[in-house]
Amino acid sequence: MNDLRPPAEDRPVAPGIPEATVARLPLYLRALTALGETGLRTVSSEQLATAAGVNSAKLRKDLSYLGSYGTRGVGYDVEYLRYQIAREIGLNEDWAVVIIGIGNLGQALSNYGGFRSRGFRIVSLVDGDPARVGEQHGDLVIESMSDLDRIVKENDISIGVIATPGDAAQGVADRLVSAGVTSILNFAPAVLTVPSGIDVRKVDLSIELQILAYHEQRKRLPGEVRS
Amino acid sequence: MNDLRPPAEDRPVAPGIPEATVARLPLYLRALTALGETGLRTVSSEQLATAAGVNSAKLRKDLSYLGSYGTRGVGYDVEYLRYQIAREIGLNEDWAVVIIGIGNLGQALSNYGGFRSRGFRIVSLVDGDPARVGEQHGDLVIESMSDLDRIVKENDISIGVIATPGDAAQGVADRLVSAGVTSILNFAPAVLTVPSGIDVRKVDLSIELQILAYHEQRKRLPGEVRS
DNA sequence: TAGATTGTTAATCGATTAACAATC
DNA sequence: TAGATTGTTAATCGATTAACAATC
Repeated sequence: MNDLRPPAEDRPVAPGIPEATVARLPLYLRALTALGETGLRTVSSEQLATAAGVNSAKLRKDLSYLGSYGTRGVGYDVEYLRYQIAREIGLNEDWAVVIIGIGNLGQALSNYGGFRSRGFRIVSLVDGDPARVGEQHGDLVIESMSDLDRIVKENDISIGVIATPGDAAQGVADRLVSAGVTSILNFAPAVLTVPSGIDVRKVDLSIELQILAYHEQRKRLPGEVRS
Repeated sequence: MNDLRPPAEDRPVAPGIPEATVARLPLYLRALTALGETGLRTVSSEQLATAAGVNSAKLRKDLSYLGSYGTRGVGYDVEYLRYQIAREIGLNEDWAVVIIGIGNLGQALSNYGGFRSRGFRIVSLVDGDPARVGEQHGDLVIESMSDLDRIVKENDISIGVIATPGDAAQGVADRLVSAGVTSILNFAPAVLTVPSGIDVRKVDLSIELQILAYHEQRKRLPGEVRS
C-alpha cells in the first residue's frame, strides 16, 4: 500500500558494489568452483568470463569493486578469488532458512541440492494447512504456522522462502517479518509490502515464460529485423 | 502450416519495446486481472502502479511504448488495457511447452497452475533416465529423450523448459535446438551456449538466495551507515 | 468550464563496453 | 626486456524519474 520508506538515498546502500555486480558474483563463484575442480590454478579474465557467460570487460569491472585480486600479466588465482567472492557474498557464514508452503514447489526447493552446498541450511518446513503438519519430508517434519515465531527465534533464521499460493503470501510475509526474518525470497505470484529494512526478492515462473513468449512472437512476425 | 495469426493491423507493430519494459508487462497484466476481478472498470496509472509494485511514472512510460490506450483525465479501461497487454506479450496465442528433467522441480513446474492459465500448455514431460519413461504424472506420461525430435515437431513446440542437473543441461539444449525449439527457460545451474536467434532465460534458485545473503550480511555489519 | 490524469520531455542515474596505460 | 593481462578511464547506451503540457 503506502510506501513509508525514506527516499532511496537515505536507505542503507552497499558502499561501492552496484546491484548488477552483486547479481553476477554468484555466477563467477560457480564458474571458479567448476574451474578449480578441473585442477586449474590460475585463470585470466577472458577465460573466467567465458565460463561465466559474460564478457571480460564486465568481469574485470565487477571484480574491481571487490579490490585488486588479480596479477597483471598473469590472471587470477582461482582458489583465492573464489574465497574472496564467497566472503563478499557472505557464503562463509551458515544461513538458516525456513520454507513456508510445502506444495510441489516447496518440496522441490527443500530437496534442491544447490542450497545446502552454498551454506544455506533449510531448518524448517511450514505449511498453513493443519492437515499437512506432521508430514515427513527428508529429515524434516512439516510444522505449523502457529509455531513460526518460535521456529525463527530458536534457529536464528534470517531468510524465509515463500512458496504458498499468491493470496496467502502477504499474510505469511507479515508473520515472517514479525517473527524477525529480514530477507524474503518470494515464489508466490503476489506483490509483497514489507517494512523498510526488509529485503524481498521475487522469482516468478510464469513471468519468465511470458517474456520468452513475447520474443517468440516477435520471431514469428514477418518483416521484422532482429538483432 | 496454416497461418492462424490475426490480420497484420491487429498485431503489435511496436518496433522496439525496451527489455526492462517487457519484463514488467506481465506484472501489469496480473494486476489488471486482479483489479478486474474486483469489478473495477477504470484504473488510474497511480492505482495500477501501486497494485503492480512500481511507480506511476514508470508505468505510464512503459505503457506509452504500446500505444495510447488511456484517456487523459480518466485513466485506463481495465479490460481493454488487459487485452492490449496480453496481445502484446503474445498470450492470445497458445504456446506448447515441453519440460525436460522430471525431478522435483520438473514435477513442480508441470503442476504449476500459473502456466496453463496464461496460455502455456505443457504437452510433454521428458526425462533422460530410461527407468523413468512411462511414469504417469497427471495426464501426461514421461517420454524418452530419443523421442524429443518427434515430440517437438508433432506438437509445434517452440518453448522448452530445462529442469535437469547442471551437467546435462547443455546436451539437452543442443537437442532442443536441433529439434526446432527457439526459446529455452533454463532452471539448471549451467551457462548454456546456443546459436544466434535462440532465446534463453535463466532462473537460478541459489543465485537469488545468494543475493539475499549478501544484503543480509551487510545488515549485520556493525558501523555501517544506516541513516 | 474545472479538475483530473495521461503521454511525453528532458534531466539524471546506473550499467556496459572498448580501449589502453600500468605493471607483472 | 617482451609479452601478457589487469585495473581503470571515458564514452556510450539504456533505464528511471520528475515535471508538466496536452487534453479528456
